Amino acid sequence: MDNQFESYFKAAVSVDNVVFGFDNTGLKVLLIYRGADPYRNCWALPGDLISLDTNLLDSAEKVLQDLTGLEEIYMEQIHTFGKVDRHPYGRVFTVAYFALIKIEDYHLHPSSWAEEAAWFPISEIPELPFDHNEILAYAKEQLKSKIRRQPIGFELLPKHFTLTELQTLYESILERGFDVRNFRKKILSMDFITDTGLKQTSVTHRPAKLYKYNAKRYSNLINTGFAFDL
Amino acid sequence: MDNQFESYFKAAVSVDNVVFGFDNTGLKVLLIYRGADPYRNCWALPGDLISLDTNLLDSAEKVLQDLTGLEEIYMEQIHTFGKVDRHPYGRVFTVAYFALIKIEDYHLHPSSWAEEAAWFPISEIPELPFDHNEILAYAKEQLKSKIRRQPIGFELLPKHFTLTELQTLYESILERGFDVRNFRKKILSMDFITDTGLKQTSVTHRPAKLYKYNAKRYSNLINTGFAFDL
DNA sequence: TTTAATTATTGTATTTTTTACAATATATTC
DNA sequence: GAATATATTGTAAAAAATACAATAATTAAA
Repeated sequence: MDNQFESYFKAAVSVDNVVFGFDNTGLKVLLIYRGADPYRNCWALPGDLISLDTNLLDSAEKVLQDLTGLEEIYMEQIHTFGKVDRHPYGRVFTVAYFALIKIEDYHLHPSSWAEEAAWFPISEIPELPFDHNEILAYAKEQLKSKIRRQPIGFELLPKHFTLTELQTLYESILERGFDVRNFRKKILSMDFITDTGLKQTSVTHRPAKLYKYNAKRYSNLINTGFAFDL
Repeated sequence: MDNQFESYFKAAVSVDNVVFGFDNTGLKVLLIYRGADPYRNCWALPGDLISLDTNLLDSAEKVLQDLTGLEEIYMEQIHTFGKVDRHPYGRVFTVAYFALIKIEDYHLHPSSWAEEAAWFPISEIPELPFDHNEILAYAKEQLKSKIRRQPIGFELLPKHFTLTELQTLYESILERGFDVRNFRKKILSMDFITDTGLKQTSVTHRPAKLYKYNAKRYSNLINTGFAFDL
């Protein structure tokens, strides 16, 4: 072990997760109500300082699992924020992740460091502590560009979904409309969304067919040089 | 200041830069020959531990400026690597950046921590210390996906370049060929590459026209909803 | 000065993809 | 069975991508 290393500047490192959910009212973000300093008693992104014996991604997953109780959540690192004064207690680098979850699978477990957790519509995000508003903006952009090129939208939908739900999802995230016919043609022409044979129930109008995402078919396509692009 | 914070786990943080260059023989990466432990006397990505009083991006720029003497280099954060055992001396998170430079503008200044710096063809990268091979692979993928959607290729070319050079650049990075006629048609149909009126000199055959990238026109286009995609 | 060698430049027809646009079908509720 | 509500589908036109090869401009050599 090198002497110089021991005496070198050290900083705390945290992860902050931007957790997206989706229901028929639109895109949502999960915020927690902080029960500890700094910024006690305000809404913030779920995040925590991490310990030295845990890999980075494992730490991010742990923070999220503590909060939600869910496993196998789609997560992706988006950016590391490291301005000198971003944390009032000292130098803290934070690695931001975004996560996509099926909002209805979902029972929140507000964890030790949070008094409460709640879904906020993406258009009604309050002022957040630290640089969390900046992180969220970054995550939104990332989601927007990612969802056009990778089939990650399905992580936000129930296992069985209607094409209308899928279209609404894309429209919410991309903030644009699609022509119904052209959207369906394009989606179905990619071979990885399959008809389950099932239909919606308990709707007061013509029930829609239910589809599911077929990951195996998608990876087959990828191997043939196919590129998803919506 | 919070007591708990002071006693919290702290780690060192470094930046590692993947510096790409390009000349008529292809895509290159800048490596330094380490003059200090750990991994003294081997080729590695230029990187360094960072100090607590410098913003993250500023640190990355500083590492690169020390090495190259250049300013206003195109840099972009790509990923943070944080496996527990990635550094032999203790927990070190490293934030990786990629940088694009005009290889010929360029006189290397091997800096304090390096005995030497040299360009390596992308296909002849030796085994590197730490997780640097993984970082480089990640950077290559990032460059590949970025260059298709943003006009960053010009950062690698001289101010005045021929269309053949531009095509070779794209072909090297994307690892595929383009039809000469179709490539030129597409590039010129986007309005941001303009003829300088100049021609190549000192070539032993028909000299090619020299073009330049027009950033102003590009940003005008972007504002009209145009999306670059090659 | 002609010829050879080398690279630069350009156009057209075909195929594929994207876009624009509205009528009909299927379910429930009253 | 009529009203209401959403789901589903096709076609023509425009735009973009692709496939393909002949001619032009320069230097070097004969």
